Amino acid sequence: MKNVEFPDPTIERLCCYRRILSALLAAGHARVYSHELAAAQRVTPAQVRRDVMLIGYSGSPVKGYDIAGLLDRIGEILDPPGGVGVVLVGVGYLGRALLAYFAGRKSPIPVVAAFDVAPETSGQLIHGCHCYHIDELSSFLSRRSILVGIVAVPAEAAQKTARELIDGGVRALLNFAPVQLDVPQNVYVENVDIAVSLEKTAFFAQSMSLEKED
Amino acid sequence: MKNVEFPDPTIERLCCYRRILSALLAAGHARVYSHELAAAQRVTPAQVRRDVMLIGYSGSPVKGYDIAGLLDRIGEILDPPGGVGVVLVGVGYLGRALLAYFAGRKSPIPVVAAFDVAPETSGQLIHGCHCYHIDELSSFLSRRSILVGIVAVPAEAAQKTARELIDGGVRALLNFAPVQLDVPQNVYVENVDIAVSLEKTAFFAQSMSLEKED
DNA sequence: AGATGTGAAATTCTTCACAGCG
DNA sequence: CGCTGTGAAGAATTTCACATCT
Repeated sequence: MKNVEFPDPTIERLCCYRRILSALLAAGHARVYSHELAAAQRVTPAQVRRDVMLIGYSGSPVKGYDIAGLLDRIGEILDPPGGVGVVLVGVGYLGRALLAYFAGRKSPIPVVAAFDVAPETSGQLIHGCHCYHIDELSSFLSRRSILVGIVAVPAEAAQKTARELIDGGVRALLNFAPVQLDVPQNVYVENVDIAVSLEKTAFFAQSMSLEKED
Repeated sequence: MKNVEFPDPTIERLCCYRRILSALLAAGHARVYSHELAAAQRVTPAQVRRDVMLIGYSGSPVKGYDIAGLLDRIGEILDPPGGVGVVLVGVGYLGRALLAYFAGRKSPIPVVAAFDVAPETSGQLIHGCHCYHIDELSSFLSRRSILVGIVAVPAEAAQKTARELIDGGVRALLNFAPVQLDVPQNVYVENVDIAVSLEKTAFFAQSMSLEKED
C-alpha cells in the first residue's frame, strides 16, 4: 500500500538514471556525482539528489555515488521481485516494431508471448517471440502469471483487448491505441499516444520558431 | 514569444479534446458539457473548463460548449498557420510502423518524406510516403520548409541525425531513440521512450497489485 | 436546477540554499 | 573546497467552491 511513496515523475527518472548508470558502469566508471548524472539528462543536480534521497540511497560527499550500489537500489525499487510477465497483443507494424525493439536490447523486461487475430501469425516466431491466435490469450494468461499487457491493436479493438487482459489478471497496460481505455481503478494504464506526441511536437516547433533565440 | 502562454499539460489535453470532439461531431452531436468531455478523458470537469478558459473560448451555461466552435479554436492554437512539414528519419521496423500509423488516419500532420541509410529503401513508396537515402536529407531540407523531424533511428545514430535535422532548419524533434539528444535551446525535443514506458508500467503493475483494491 | 467562469486554496513537484562532512 | 542531504521556499498544476447566468 505504501508503494504510492514514489511519485510518478521520480519513477520515470529512475528508469533514465538506470540506463545512464549502466552505460557508465560498462564504460568502466565506478562513481558519479549528481551533477554528472544530471547533465546526462535534462535535470538539475538537486533533482538527482532528491530522487536518490527518496529511494533511500546515499553517496559520499567526497566521492559521489557508487554506481553499482545505486543501480542495485534502483533495481530493488523498479524490478518486481518475481519479475513481471509481459504479453503483447497486436502484431501489426507497431507490434512487430515493439518486438524488434525489446528483442534488440537485452531488455530487463522480456515479452513472453504475442497475440493477434490474424491466423497467419499464429505459430510464428517473431524477433524471438512466440505468436499465438488471440483466442488463446485467456488460457495463456490463466496458465502464466502475467502482470503487464501491451495493447498494440487498432483503436476499435483496444477496449475489448484491455478487457480480456484484465480478466486474465493483468494489473497494468501499456496502451498504444489512441483511445482512453475504460479500466477498473486498480489497473494502471500508461498511454503512449504517438499522434498526440506528434501534434504536441508540431505545436512547440511553431512556438519555438517565434522565440527570439535560446 | 508569448506562445509560452500555454502550459505543456494543457497542450497535451487539447490534442485529446480535439480527438474526442471530432468523434462527437462525426457522431452527430453539436454540443458538449465539460463533464462529458472530462469523462471521456481521465480529467475533471474543472480541468476542462480551465483549459477552455485558457484558450479563450467560452460556452453557455445552458447548452455547454459548441463542438464545432471549440474545435476551430483548438485548431487555431495547435495548428501552425502554414502547416508544419514533417520528415521521418529511420525506416526500420519502428519507422514503418509510424508511417503506417500516420497514413492510416487522416492525419492533420502528414509525413512528407522518409530517409534511411539502407540503399534498398531509397525510391520506395512506403505507406504512401516517399523514401530517400539519408544523404539526400540536407538538400531536401534546404528545398522544403520542414519544422519537425521524427528520429526513429538506432540510438547510436540518433545524435548525428538530430544534428542534420537541426542544421536543416527543423525546430522540433520527436525522438524515439533511447538517448538524450543534445540540441540547442531553441529546439524542442519530445521524447517517446518506449523502454522507459514499459519499465514504468511494470513498476506500477507491481504496486497496484499491492493495493487493497480500487 | 444545472452549467459555466474563475479567484483562491490545495496539491504536487522542483529548486534553492546552506549545514555538515571528509 | 566541493559534494551530499535536506528543510524550506518557490513554481507549476490541479481542484475547490461559489458567484452568475439562463
